[in-house]
Amino acid sequence: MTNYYSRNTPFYVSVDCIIFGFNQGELSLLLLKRNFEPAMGEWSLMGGFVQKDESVDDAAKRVLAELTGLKDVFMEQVGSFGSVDRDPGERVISIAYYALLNINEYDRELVQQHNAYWVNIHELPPLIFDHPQMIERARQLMKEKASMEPIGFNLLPKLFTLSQLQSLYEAIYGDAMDKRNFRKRIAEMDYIEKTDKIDKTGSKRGAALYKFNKKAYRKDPRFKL
Amino acid sequence: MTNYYSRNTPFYVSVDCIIFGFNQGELSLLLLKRNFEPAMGEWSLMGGFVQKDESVDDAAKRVLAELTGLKDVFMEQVGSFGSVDRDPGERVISIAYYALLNINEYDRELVQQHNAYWVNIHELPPLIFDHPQMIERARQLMKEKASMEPIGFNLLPKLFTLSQLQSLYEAIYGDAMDKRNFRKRIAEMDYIEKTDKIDKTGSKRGAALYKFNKKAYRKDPRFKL
DNA sequence: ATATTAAAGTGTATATTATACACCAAACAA
DNA sequence: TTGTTTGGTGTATAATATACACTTTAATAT
Repeated sequence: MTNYYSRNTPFYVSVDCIIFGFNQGELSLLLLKRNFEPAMGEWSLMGGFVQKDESVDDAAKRVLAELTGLKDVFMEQVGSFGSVDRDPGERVISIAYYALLNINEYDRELVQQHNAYWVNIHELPPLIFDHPQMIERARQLMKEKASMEPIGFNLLPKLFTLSQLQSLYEAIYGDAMDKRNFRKRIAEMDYIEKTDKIDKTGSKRGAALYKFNKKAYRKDPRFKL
Repeated sequence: MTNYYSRNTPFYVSVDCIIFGFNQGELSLLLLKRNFEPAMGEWSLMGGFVQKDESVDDAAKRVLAELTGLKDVFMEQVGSFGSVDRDPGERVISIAYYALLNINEYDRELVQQHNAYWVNIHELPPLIFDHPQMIERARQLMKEKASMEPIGFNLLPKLFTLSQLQSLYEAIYGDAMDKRNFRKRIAEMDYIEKTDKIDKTGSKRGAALYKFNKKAYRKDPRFKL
């Protein structure tokens, strides 16, 4: 009966992370300019192999933390990528995850050590293996999810202006929204709360800062942003 | 550099299929009452191990065909399940797929050999491992997908009545729809075509048979069924 | 032949939601 | 004080979603 398993071939299993950040109205991905073999010098996603004693989800968290120093980051599985020749070095089945993080809060030193850079999502370099397809699926999935649940806030600082929020969603969806209609919808979401703080950096006049109240949010059947 | 791979642990990788069927207003799953070890006698999804020379997607197709004899079935990946102890026998990482098929068109002999049965989705028996979670995710995903793209037709015969179509979508969403509103929406979808054939089995009066014209369908931005 | 039955088929009015659209306010810089 | 830049606000119209009930048809039973 141990034969039930052992007559099959085992595979290396890796995880790859599509790490989204948002800055100045643009989405970016944190990518490695690989300073190690294989494919040294080429661009790739941050990845790593699943280890014996960890779940695949934990492997993804670990790999993200190795690069950014961050734990408790919003992550979601994109799916498995299992073509026979996707990695020319060896047969490796990879499971992609996307992560959303606030671009101001990662460990810069670790990122530097890994030779990683934030790259504007519209100016991606050629990437190794099937990483472009992983990114494509992650973007699609993130977009769908963001329209149904308030995950976008993971990309923003705790306090943000409505202009920042709008430009985030414009970046996610890839098209412009009407300011008044946008703010009307926000006003109906009582878990997006106005604070008495003012942001003076983005404009002369200053803009009210808002926060997302996670506790007040409970699976709004009509989120729609 | 081969060391880059070989210092890691390889894993058995399997695929599991959540096979949906539709009959008499009810969704069912094709489940195995296992006539083989491990977990002989218990209920499970149909699964199998990924082989050396096949992609993960191909493994899922193969496993589905082993049970049903069917190729070219609508299948979509649900995701990876990678907890350390999900399979108590060995560490196995499994990738779940769901399939939609017309319940009249599978190979009954193969199904019998595997000791598989169609089980009403509301009367599922206890299942091994994390198969219940796989099913839960598959149902959720199928529901979302079905509302955005016309995948439901895979569960119906080529010709179907509007009552059948409505009861299918009621089964998918788990609640009742208004007949006139439903038919109004269908009338707007010009890729759902009325034929001149009549179904006499479902009612005394007889109901017009419709067909789905795949070619006429092109990513309707507002599918919404 | 007539009545009964069961599912098929059909339209309108109302409510909700989405969209289009333009100006004034505040603060700073020149 | 004038110009410049971003913040902030409301209303009218269109589109979409929902609620709702009776007639038609043909087979079956009387």
